[in-house]
Amino acid sequence: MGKAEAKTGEQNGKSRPPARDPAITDVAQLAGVSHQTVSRVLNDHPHVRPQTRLRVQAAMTELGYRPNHTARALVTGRSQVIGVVAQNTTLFGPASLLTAFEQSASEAGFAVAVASVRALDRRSIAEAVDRHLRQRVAGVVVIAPVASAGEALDHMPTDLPLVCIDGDPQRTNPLVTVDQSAGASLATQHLLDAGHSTVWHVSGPDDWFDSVGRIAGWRAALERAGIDPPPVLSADWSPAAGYRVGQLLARMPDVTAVFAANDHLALGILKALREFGRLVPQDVSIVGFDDIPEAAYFVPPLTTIRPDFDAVARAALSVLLHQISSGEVSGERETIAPVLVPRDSVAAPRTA
Amino acid sequence: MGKAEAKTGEQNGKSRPPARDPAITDVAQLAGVSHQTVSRVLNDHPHVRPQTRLRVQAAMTELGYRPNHTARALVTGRSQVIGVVAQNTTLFGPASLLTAFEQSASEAGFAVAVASVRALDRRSIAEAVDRHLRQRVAGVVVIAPVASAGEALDHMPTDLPLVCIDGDPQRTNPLVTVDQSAGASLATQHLLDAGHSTVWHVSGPDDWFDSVGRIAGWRAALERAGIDPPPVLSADWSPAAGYRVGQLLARMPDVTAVFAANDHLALGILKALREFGRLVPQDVSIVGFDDIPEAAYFVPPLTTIRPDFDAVARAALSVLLHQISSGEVSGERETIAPVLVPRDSVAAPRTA
DNA sequence: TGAGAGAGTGTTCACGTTCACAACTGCGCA
DNA sequence: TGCGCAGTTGTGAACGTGAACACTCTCTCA
Repeated sequence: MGKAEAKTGEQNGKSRPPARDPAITDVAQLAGVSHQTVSRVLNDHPHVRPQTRLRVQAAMTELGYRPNHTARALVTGRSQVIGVVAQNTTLFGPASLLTAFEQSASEAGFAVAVASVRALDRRSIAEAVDRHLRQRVAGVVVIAPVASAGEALDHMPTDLPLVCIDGDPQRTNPLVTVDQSAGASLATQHLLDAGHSTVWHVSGPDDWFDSVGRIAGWRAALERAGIDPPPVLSADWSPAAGYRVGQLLARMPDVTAVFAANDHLALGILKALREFGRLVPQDVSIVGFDDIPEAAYFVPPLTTIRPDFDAVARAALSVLLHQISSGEVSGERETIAPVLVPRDSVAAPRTA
Repeated sequence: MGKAEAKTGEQNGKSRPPARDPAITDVAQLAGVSHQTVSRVLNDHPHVRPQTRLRVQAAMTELGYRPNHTARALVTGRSQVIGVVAQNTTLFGPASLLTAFEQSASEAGFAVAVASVRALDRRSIAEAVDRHLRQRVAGVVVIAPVASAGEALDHMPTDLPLVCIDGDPQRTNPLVTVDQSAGASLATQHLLDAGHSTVWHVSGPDDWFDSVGRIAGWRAALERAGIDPPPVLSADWSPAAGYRVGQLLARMPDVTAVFAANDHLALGILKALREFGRLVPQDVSIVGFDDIPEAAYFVPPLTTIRPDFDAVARAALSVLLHQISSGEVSGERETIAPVLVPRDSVAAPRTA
């Protein structure tokens, strides 16, 4: 402990009043080597004698040395930080994504900086990315589920490693996304398989790609079965919106099967149906999307589609790391297939 | 656009092969001033002629200059980044906290780096803080709801600005927390006011301060009413645990009022009660804690306690910023009072 | 014996910024 | 006229690290 102090001042009268964090040079001095040798030990370079390495490591622990990533980033030009831009990380999906991404990133030796934006308009996104760029992040992940967010990406530096999650499938940016369409087809087909003659869909906001993809998958499944899709009921992602739409659905006696674009909507729909005396699944079957932790405890437990957020996060990181290390910004894209989780909200219609 | 290119190479033959980000010196050269003057413009120093300032600003936009916070951090010693250490940001509470904190921080000009840890043991926390320290963050927020996390803080550098959220009330660290005890009292009193002769409590994990605080508040409310508290039923925070405990509660006919330590537990309990044919609120009244977005759509809509996560986040930031600017690590602490949200899960007992 | 290779180490510079200080300007006043 | 002061600008160093390069050994092989 006190040895560090003792060492100070042996060189000259240059006192060191504000106790600085120990730097590589302090370690070097204590170990009796040059700072470059310490640097080599830090970066696991070969060509350092084991004995020297040990002496340096001992000096590091004695001083409580902590590498200064700031300085390293300055000289190498790139930091070991990945910037994430996201909107509402309060929801289960984005929150899971963020956590999973952070886990993977930290295992790969990267720190994660978050910039949440209030709205996903072009300006907000651009500003958030700019904040990251000032910190000289090594790459950026944009969780960009709406079209306006995509536009912002047109004006990004072209050499910036970048991945979108849930972004515009039409764009050329590297993209990792849950296969919305496949999930929706799975849900719809599951209801058809139960014997329903058609399936209604309550969708999320129109400008979300998630919504668009789920609508497409639902429609495709119906058309494959030769069924003319009923009109889409659009809503936002909230239980309240589901409740409102549910009040409509409950009044239509020929509605026996509903695919809700997420579990929150399904929750609201369930409430509306219950209040109208329509039983689930006896009168109406429902499938949701997301598999939030509460879904198994809904009344009845909700059959739903479970996206693998972990896999999405891992894929996004791997695409990004590849860009960072190779230096070339590819147009790679990856799609993660979700899975059906059957529970108790689906049954055969009364009059099959 | 092209002007920047044209400018290049006028000095000497030193070609600039890898197109660097423009630096302060490039701006200076273009504006015909010294780099120091550009720095002054950046930092809003007085004593710059308005005309000069304009010329510099014009040069900045022309080059698309972006300040390098990395370099700035190196020379000033501290970055404009705040590190957050958290465990499971998938849950509604922590996720809300994190988002709210990020919003406030970015308004104050700070970026936020997240390090999530798998477990809240001493080692994991210390390691996460260390990662932040390597990035030379200006301060650290630890969301440390369990005792083992607190211990890690004993070995932190003493001059590090630090705030705990939901940490150990016994410790001297600066702490911002929801008033767990007051919330629990509110819930318990609400049930007593409805006419119940006692209130049972399903608690969270024993090592969480949240659990401890809520137990204390519940117990205090009962004792104020001269009631001997029934045994605590402990669980974790999941609906599954609530369901398990609910199966016990459902079998006890004299249980008419339950305060669940969070909404997820309440959800599981509701399911168990329903399966045993005990009606809520007619047979059993329930109050939860957290007010998750789903709570209003439970069956029945859940009466619960709403903590103000925004206020917690703002308070934590303000405590931290105060430490950062003043340079002294204070023992400040702040407690945010939660609020009761009455819905339909509470009624008078059948035999009042 | 000498050349060459390669391990092990040190020296110097650069990264982009801020800070301390010096220097220049123009003005008011004696 | 000269002095001092305040406003405005520039110069040089420093922050902690990694890269490029140079140097000293030791060993191998012709």
